[in-house]
Amino acid sequence: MSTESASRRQEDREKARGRIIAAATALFFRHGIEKVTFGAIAKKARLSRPLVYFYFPDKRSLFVEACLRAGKSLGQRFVQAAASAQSGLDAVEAIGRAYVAFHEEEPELFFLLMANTATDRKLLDGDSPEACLAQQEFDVMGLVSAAVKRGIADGSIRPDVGDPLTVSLCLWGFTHGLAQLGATQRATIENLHGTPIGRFRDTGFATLRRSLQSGN
Amino acid sequence: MSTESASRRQEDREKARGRIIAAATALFFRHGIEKVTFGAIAKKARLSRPLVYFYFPDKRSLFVEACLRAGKSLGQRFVQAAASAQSGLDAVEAIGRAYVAFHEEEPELFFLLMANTATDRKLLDGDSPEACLAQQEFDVMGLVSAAVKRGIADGSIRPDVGDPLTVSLCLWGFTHGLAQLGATQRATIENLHGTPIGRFRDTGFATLRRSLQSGN
DNA sequence: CGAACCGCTGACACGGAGTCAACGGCCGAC
DNA sequence: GTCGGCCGTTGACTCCGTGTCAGCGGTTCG
Repeated sequence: MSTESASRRQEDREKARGRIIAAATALFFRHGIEKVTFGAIAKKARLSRPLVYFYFPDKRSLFVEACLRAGKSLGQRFVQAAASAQSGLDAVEAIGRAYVAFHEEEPELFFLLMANTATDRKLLDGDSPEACLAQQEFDVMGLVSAAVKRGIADGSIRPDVGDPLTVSLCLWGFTHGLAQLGATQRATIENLHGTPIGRFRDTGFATLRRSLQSGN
Repeated sequence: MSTESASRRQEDREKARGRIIAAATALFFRHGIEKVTFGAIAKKARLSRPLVYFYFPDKRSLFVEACLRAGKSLGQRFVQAAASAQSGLDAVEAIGRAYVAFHEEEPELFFLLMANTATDRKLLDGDSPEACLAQQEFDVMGLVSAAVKRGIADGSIRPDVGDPLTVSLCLWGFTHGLAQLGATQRATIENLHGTPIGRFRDTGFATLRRSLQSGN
């Protein structure tokens, strides 16, 4: 049947895409994005090099696709974290902690998102994968923003923090900076400054929590 | 005289190095670091390509050298900012504001330091330029740490923030994240989220200040 | 069984990275 | 004044990764 073979081909295609993305993700993490060649990706995915070009026209699109998968995983963690928290403030911190857990449990995916955030975002035209990525981040921000609103409503977060969405963006920036510094400058922080990375992170979270919580 | 001609040669060398770094800095900022070729740098600096290789064996060392110059400029701004503040807390905020001013007044240099912080720091062997860069960052952290200590001493910063050096590292991470997000995701933040970049930054600083200040 | 289709690949052109022998101008010596 | 040596400089080369395309072989449908 034509439909059956067609669907199986579709399936094989998806499987191949998955193999390529998995191979690229591992190599990006190990060697750094710009060092990885299409030849190496093809070899690890056990495909010929031109075939990789067939699925992904350039490294950027491959990277974006990998980021989308990573973002999906992170988004699920955020939803779970926010759902299991008692108060809005706890939800915000739980999301932050989920970010750190993501870093430790899926370092390869974390690395992708970290690199993506550090990349200049030009203009988002239409519904390209790039635009989907921005949309995905927007959705994630929505989760944080909802947690902040919830905190203001239940009294765990002081009402004068500012616009919840703007605060969420700031928290994203703060947590991102904390995570990126912890990831890229870990050697410097631990050796030169003598601060264990755990203490660094805990101090960071405590500082942020203090800036949000109501009362004194 | 041999000494005179030798010193003039030294001077010419330094001038050539400066020309190369200036050209590379401008191109890095305009096109992104990995897109810039040695040929383009040579052309802009009006030197032959092999000559650029003579001064800088690879792009990394050229980048590090440029970062060192940028770090020097930023360090001077920090010293001035801290000196002109009334209290320790004000000094901390002034340093943060100086970071933003640096971003706006010397975007090319800011871009370099941003890219550097996002880069994985492996191991620092001996007194290579890389190690100097780490040392320079360490010195800058010393300034922030001193400001925090000063704030605790004069009562403007709550004493229970934690170890001043660790707090400084966190503040570095926070500010870095805020700045990086503002720089790379400006289009997304302003268009998709509808938050002006100024409000984003002001909210960020207000949040950080609240987490440090003593009393209520 | 033949034709059309499609996934796949070997092989090519192109361009940037990095290297080196050789050239030319400057300086110090005789 | 001129000769030898030094050093900054460069044209030209190799190597390697990118991106492309014609063509091969297996599968499907008439």
